Amino acid sequence: MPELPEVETVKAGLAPVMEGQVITRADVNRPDLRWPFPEGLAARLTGKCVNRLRRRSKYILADLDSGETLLIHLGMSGRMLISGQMPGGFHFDHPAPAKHDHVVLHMATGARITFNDARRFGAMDLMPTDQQDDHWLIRDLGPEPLGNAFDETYLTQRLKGRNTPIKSALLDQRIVAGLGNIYVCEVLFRAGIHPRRKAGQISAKRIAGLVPLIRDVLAEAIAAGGSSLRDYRQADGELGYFQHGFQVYDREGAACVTPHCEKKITRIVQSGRSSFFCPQCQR
DNA sequence: ATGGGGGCCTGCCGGC
DNA sequence: TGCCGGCAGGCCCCCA
Repeated sequence: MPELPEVETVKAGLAPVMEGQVITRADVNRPDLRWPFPEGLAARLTGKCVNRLRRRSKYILADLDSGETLLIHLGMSGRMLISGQMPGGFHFDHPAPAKHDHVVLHMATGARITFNDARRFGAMDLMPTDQQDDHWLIRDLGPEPLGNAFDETYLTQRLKGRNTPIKSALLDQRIVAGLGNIYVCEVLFRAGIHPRRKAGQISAKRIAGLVPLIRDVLAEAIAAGGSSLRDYRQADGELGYFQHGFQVYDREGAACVTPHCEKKITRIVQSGRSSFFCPQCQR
C-alpha cells in the first residue's frame, strides 16, 4: 500500500485523533517488526502527549512532549486502524483483536490506534526529536518530491552519468524520497520514458519534464486519498486512493489509455520488481 | 562507487 | 476442495 501519498493520507487521518492528545497506554505485543523495537518502547510512550504528526518520505513522525519522536513505517502491508471514541464524539467499535495487531496506542480520549502489519516489513523506533535528521533511516533520504529542494536542476544533476535504468533511479530514496513502484510506473508513462532507459542517457529536457510530472502524480493521489477522508476509518489507508486513476500500474494486457494507441500495457521485471508500461508511448 | 540480486514475512489469487 | 507457485505497494545488505 504505502507510498508517499498513502502515508500522507494515513498521517492526515491520524492527526485529529493523536495530535495534542496523551497516550495513556501502549500495548506492544511482540518484540520487533522488521527490526527490534527500541528499549522500553511502551514505557517511553505511556503518558506522553503527541505534540505533532509529520511525514518525511514514507515515514510518519510523531513528536512527543518527552523530547522523543516516534518513527512509524508501514512497510508493505502496515495499516493504522482507528477505533474507540473519536474527538468529534463518534464511536467505532473495537474490531475483534485481529491477527497481526502488533502495537495498540490507547489515547486519553478513548481512541485507539492499532498498528497491524501481516508481513512485518514495517518498523517503529524512537529518537531524540532534535536529532531526527541523524536517524539512520532518515539520514540518507533525498529531498521531498513536493518540496522546493526538488527541482529540475537537482534531478538533472543527480541523474547525470548514471548507468542505472530510470525506473531504478526514481525508486532510489537517496535521489528522491517517497516514490514507490506504482507512482514511478505512472510517472514514466506520463513522461513517455521507457522504464529501462538509462538515467544518464535521457535528455536534460526530458529529465526536467519529470519534475512537474512527479509532483502532479503525487498531488493528485494525495487529493484522491485526502478527499476520501470522510470519516476516520479511512485513516487505515484501505479506502479512497488513486488506484482508479492508474494508467499503467497493474494493467498488464489492457489497452493503453492514449487515444489512438493500439498497444497493450506490458509488464517486465526490473531488479525483481514489476514495471508496467506502454511499448508504443514510452521510449 | 555503482548496479543487481537476495532476503525478510504472510496472504492472496489463479491454475491444476 | 486443496495444494502449489507466483506475486505483492519497501528497504537493507551483500557481492561483483
